[in-house]
Amino acid sequence: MPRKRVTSQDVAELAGVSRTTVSFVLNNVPGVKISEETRQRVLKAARQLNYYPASAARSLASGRTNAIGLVLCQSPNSIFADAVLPEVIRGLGEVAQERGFRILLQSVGDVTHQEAYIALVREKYIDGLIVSGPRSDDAQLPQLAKEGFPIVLLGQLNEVNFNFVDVDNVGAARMATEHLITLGHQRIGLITNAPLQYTASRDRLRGYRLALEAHGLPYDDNLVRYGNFREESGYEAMTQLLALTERPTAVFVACDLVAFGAMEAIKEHGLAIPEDIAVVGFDDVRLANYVDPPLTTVHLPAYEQGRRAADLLISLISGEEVEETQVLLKTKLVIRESCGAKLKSASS
Amino acid sequence: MPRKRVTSQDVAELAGVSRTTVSFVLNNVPGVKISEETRQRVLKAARQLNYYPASAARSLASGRTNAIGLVLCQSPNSIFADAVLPEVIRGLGEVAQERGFRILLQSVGDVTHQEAYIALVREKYIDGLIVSGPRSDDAQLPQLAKEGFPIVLLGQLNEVNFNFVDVDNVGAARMATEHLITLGHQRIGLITNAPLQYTASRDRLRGYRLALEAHGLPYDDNLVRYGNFREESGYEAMTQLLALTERPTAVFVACDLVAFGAMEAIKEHGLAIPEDIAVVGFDDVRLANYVDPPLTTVHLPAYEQGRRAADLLISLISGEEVEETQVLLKTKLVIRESCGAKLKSASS
DNA sequence: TAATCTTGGTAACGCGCGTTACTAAAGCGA
DNA sequence: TCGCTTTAGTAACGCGCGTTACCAAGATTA
Repeated sequence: MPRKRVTSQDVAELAGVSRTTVSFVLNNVPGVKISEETRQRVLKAARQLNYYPASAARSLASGRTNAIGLVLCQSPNSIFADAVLPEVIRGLGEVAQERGFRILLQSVGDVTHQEAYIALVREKYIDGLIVSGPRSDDAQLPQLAKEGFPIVLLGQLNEVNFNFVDVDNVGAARMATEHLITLGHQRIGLITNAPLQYTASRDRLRGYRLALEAHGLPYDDNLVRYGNFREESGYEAMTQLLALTERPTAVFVACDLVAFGAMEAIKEHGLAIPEDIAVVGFDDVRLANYVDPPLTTVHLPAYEQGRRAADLLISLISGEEVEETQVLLKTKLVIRESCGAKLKSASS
Repeated sequence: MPRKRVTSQDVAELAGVSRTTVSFVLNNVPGVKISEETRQRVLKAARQLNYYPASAARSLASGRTNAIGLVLCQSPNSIFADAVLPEVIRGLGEVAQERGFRILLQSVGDVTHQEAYIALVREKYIDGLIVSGPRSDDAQLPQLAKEGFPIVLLGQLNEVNFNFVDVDNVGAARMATEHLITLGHQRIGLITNAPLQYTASRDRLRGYRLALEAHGLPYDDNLVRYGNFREESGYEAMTQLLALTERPTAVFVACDLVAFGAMEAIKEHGLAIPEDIAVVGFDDVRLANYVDPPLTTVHLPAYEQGRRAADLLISLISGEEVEETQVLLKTKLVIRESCGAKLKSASS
């Protein structure tokens, strides 16, 4: 406990003005006239005393916290989270800093522990919420939204009319599948990233079906299996697909990690990728480039997602007019070797 | 704006007591006598009104924020961060929640942007700091430590006597190298994870040397190259090692991602892993298990690191007596196929 | 019975700031 | 000169809570 905290009162005294004036100057309050001279005097005094306003006092008085909550709902095992999260955070962090906001982190391991992030709101720690991996069985979220609390989802939820910034899963899955079709495949398997409770999973399935339809290919239930985020699920699903009497010549695996499991199964069966079975993944995990063969996959704009989400949320908090409150981000197909495109182009 | 915020005053009125009593009850203030009856009355009233204390008012009055800052200093490209961060956050988050603390996230992309996290402290957003990837050219950190502000590093810094929770890099590198020695290798290359400015890098080099010394093997400067976090650096470093007239029969690459680059170089040279060159990595990135061949590597206890760091910091904040303020966590060698151990045991 | 403790509680101050309502002085036209 | 606007600034309230100092009434002791 060295010396006492420097308060705006101290600054006021040093500058020879009232505390009110200090507040006006430091906050650049519009519509208040302060002579350039005193303004400089105040600024100088503040600098000289190394003054920092106390956040608690500030938010108590103003009713705003200048902080947003980032709630992580994904299960601890989701590789997707691992791959994307740091980038999302980077984007979020940048925008938050630019616009003068703090980020409060709350991981909700157990879904029953939702209480935790609700307290964040009720105790007025934050002005708005960004929810990553929202669950549809979360009853609190719609409630908050109904109260008018600013919320932006990283992902989607069809219950209420939520604001969100999400990846265009349908489009991405369609693009990936069509890529395989273009390469001449007719029997294309699908292994989802997760069970169909997850909207992302549903959407990718839909993209897959749309691609088939668009090209006049039949949809075959037998060719569709459900992954579970983890590699093992991919291994198992692929093993089942390989056991079919008429096995697919290509698979679209809607999650890189699951795809790695699938690739292992294929190799263990003595089949070659992409010669015997072509594989396309989803997520563009950093290491998709380092498996054998390098995985063709859908790249997710995680960094931009973070930026957009923060920007949208802060605009909502600030009461700005926002035109687009539901954002779908375009993805990019990164073509490597597992799909066989390079083979094709070389031989053709 | 529905109804007004519920304050402790409201609770007091409903319970028919004073606000002071409400505060005493809800905070469980020790050494204050409250009859069981009124205590229940207060609790019931609070529940009934769905009362949540306002964090700002609370911290303004108490001088504590019950929040800790998590500062991320790593460069955006560090795969290490990608791999480890989510786990660290999970550990941090759990302990923070258990002990009633919030986590404020601050990514410091640019090192010159240090100002950002300093403000976090000065503006009294947080009671303590956890710094991931601390830089030795950060002048602010020692300053804060000198002022007695509670800080825990995820990593190490030799300047000041910082508290830290880190991985035992020396021991881990030694273990990895000795594993290769045990397998019969005499010429073992080293590719570091990063330039030697990084303490982690220095420590791993030291572990490597200790292992050699302990087994009477000479240290050869030619066998040591410096990685740079990224895969390309591994590719390049390995290419150089392969160009040596007497090339190594094994390499210890002190970072998985760099190791992937190295493996690519080896394969491109038409050499087999581990038959021609054995490889051991570091970090146990999730996908180390999915490259070809699966990479033997050092597993980092990221989750535990997060937990320990949070626990230590909160103890410091709370003024508890802490016995161990500098923690080195033991690592584990995960033996897969790139080191050749399984080959050996099969043939022997 | 008077003096002393204990029990169970309260009044009131202050944390540091934003903000509203007000004012004194200066400028300005008639 | 007087009244009116503009300029530059201030006094004072309240945000919601923790906490200290104090107090009344019953229980206990001398």
